[in-house]
Amino acid sequence: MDTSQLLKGVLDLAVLAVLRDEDGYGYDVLRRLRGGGIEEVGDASVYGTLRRLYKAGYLSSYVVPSDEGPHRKYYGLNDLGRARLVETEQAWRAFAETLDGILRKGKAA
Amino acid sequence: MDTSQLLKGVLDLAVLAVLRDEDGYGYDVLRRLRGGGIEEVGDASVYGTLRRLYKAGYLSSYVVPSDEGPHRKYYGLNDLGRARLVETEQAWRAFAETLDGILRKGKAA
DNA sequence: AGCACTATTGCGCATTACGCAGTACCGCGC
DNA sequence: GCGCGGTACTGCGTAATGCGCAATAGTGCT
Repeated sequence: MDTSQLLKGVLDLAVLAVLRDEDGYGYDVLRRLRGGGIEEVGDASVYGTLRRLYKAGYLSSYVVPSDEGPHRKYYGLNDLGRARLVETEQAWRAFAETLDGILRKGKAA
Repeated sequence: MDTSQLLKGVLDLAVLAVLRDEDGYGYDVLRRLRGGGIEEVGDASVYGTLRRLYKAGYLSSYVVPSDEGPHRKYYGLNDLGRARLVETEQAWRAFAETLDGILRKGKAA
């Protein structure tokens, strides 16, 4: 049940996806992912991914002070990020289909 | 296009799947995977995965001398391996569906 | 004051796929 | 018979990435 290994290489995609329609800060992205069904994701993984994607130039970032707690570092998709999202999503779908083909092969035997 | 990261945690599943109907040796498993569409997989990854799965108790193994080359180390699924295959496949499908849900969310907006 | 929740950062670790070198065995052409 | 390409496996070191845990810090409740 090591879901963590399935996440590898896909967390980027998931994070980009939940930021597609609205900017979000780390803790919020974490909640969106968990709310979306990826319950097991660790907080450090999300923060790490956000920093990595930002460093890679896919995200813009700005800090907003909050009334109800510490400051929040918001992230949002820029053009590169949107292109990356499309690209990664396609790669994912193609790969999923390939694997599905392998899984089905001979299953009727 | 870093497909290698998508492979993480899924190569186990793919290897178990191609061994489902027939035992195979490393080099052969490699060809089955590539033939199945995972072209980019490295040989060392496959050999490593086979060893890992064997060590974990999912595979049985026997060596067969070959007329046309070096000996071949065959691997086959045992009961634990078959159970693992079912389990991993379910985990994969569930996860793929979850991710799909996240990708679709808000896409109509 | 202490605790829980929100929010972020950093460190070190485990897993795992990969490249590359090395070993070895075969058959073919020269 | 010697090298060469294809078959077949092993081992080593590396890179990517998700995770646990500790630390920091602000807010509000008791």
